[in-house]
Amino acid sequence: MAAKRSSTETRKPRRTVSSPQSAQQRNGEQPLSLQRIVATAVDLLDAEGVDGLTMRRLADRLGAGAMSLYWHVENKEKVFDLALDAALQHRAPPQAALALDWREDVVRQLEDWRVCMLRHPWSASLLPRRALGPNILGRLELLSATLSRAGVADADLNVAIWSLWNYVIGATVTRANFDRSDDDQAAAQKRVTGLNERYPTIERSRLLLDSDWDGTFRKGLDFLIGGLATEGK
Amino acid sequence: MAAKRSSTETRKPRRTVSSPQSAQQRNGEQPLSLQRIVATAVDLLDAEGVDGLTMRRLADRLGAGAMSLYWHVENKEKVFDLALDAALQHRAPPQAALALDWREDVVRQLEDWRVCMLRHPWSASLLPRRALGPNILGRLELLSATLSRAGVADADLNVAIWSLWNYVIGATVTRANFDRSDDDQAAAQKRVTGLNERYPTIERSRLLLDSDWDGTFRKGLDFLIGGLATEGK
DNA sequence: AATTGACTCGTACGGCGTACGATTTGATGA
DNA sequence: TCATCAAATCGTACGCCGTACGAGTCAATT
Repeated sequence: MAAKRSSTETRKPRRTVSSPQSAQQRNGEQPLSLQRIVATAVDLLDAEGVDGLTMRRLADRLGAGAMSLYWHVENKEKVFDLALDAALQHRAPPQAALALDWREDVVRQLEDWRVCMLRHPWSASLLPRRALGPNILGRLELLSATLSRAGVADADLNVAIWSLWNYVIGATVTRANFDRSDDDQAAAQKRVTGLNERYPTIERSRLLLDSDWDGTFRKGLDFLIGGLATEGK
Repeated sequence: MAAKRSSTETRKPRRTVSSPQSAQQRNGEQPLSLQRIVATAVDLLDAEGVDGLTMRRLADRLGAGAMSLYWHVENKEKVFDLALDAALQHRAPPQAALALDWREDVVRQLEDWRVCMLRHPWSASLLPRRALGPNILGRLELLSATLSRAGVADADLNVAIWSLWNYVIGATVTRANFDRSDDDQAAAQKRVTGLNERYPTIERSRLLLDSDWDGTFRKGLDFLIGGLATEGK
């Protein structure tokens, strides 16, 4: 009997290094592994969205039986957790060159964060229900260090970080949402114009139509950082 | 044959007023109605969370058969849409007394918004995938009008609104997430302290532990509004 | 040769959303 | 009074889901 269901601890497959072509080469398929599962899950999520990821489909893509996944992964929730954190991995070892101005650094970090999530739009809708994985924590650490090095007092650090976090998450969630089905935007604006006596200001400002998402993100972020900076006097 | 599946148009039950105790009083149950369905869905979501809402359970609570719901509602997605917007209904006709300072007004509006969503934590995880209902639009309109009246130029209005929206959504999503399972927070912090050479700043600032959510929300919001205000010079 | 432990997977179960069509009900007008 | 009809309800069934369970495979170890 295998040591299955070992409570919270995830099993690590410990394939011996000696035989490079050991098991399961009948289709030329590589053996299952957590890495391969997570990578394939990300692909599948990119292609089919949150609802498109099922254990059976994921297993199919891996050339495996559905139940085989459960040796490497506790349940479907865990797959989501791992995929989300994987999507937020830094492509390059981050900052390397810390820039001229700390503001510039912060903006760069957060823009990369945002781009990273928009590349995998499902991550925005997944994030509200997931835990913080090592990659997310890594980004928080990097941001904290940058602000701290810039002279933000420890007392103000948490407020600063959470404010920036809130802003980025909110912006990304919103953007990804509006992107997914552009009929949302159109439908909402139609509702607005249809009842323009109820929403006159929104209609006048064309809030839901003229969306320069990138520019708006950048400007709002500047406002927030400006507020943070003047706070320290 | 009934006029079912009439594309996008939702059917309105048109019970005649004449007989107050017409149909389906065998259990003393009121007849189904969109209102009753949505209200019960909100209750169910409050009690059981997003995964706890199924059409069968919802129908049970209403004393009806599962398929009866589909006369009033297109599909389960629509139930989510309606429940989300219902959760964001203003309790009282909003502002009434517009305050001394426009900043005070904005803060009040956004705090109410946040409280409203935290009262129904599922709304935070639902929001990323839903359309904007009339109540959400109403809140946006109110916010727009307040800023516009305060003298924000139309050109800057959209940036201001989206920035505030981003902030509120991000803060609420984050807060609701951390609330749901406090082991998230503990687990993440344990991972941090376990690997404190990797996350030294986070550990020092106790980012994940000393969370004065309300205070942080308020302070960060002040920063953002401060940034918005100085922008107009 | 026997044992063991890592790993794979077929079967089955309960629950889900909902298509479909039969049924009930109350109002209408002949 | 009774046939007709639209509004509304709901039982059955289908295909899909997550995953519990246990049997099967195979290399390494004894």
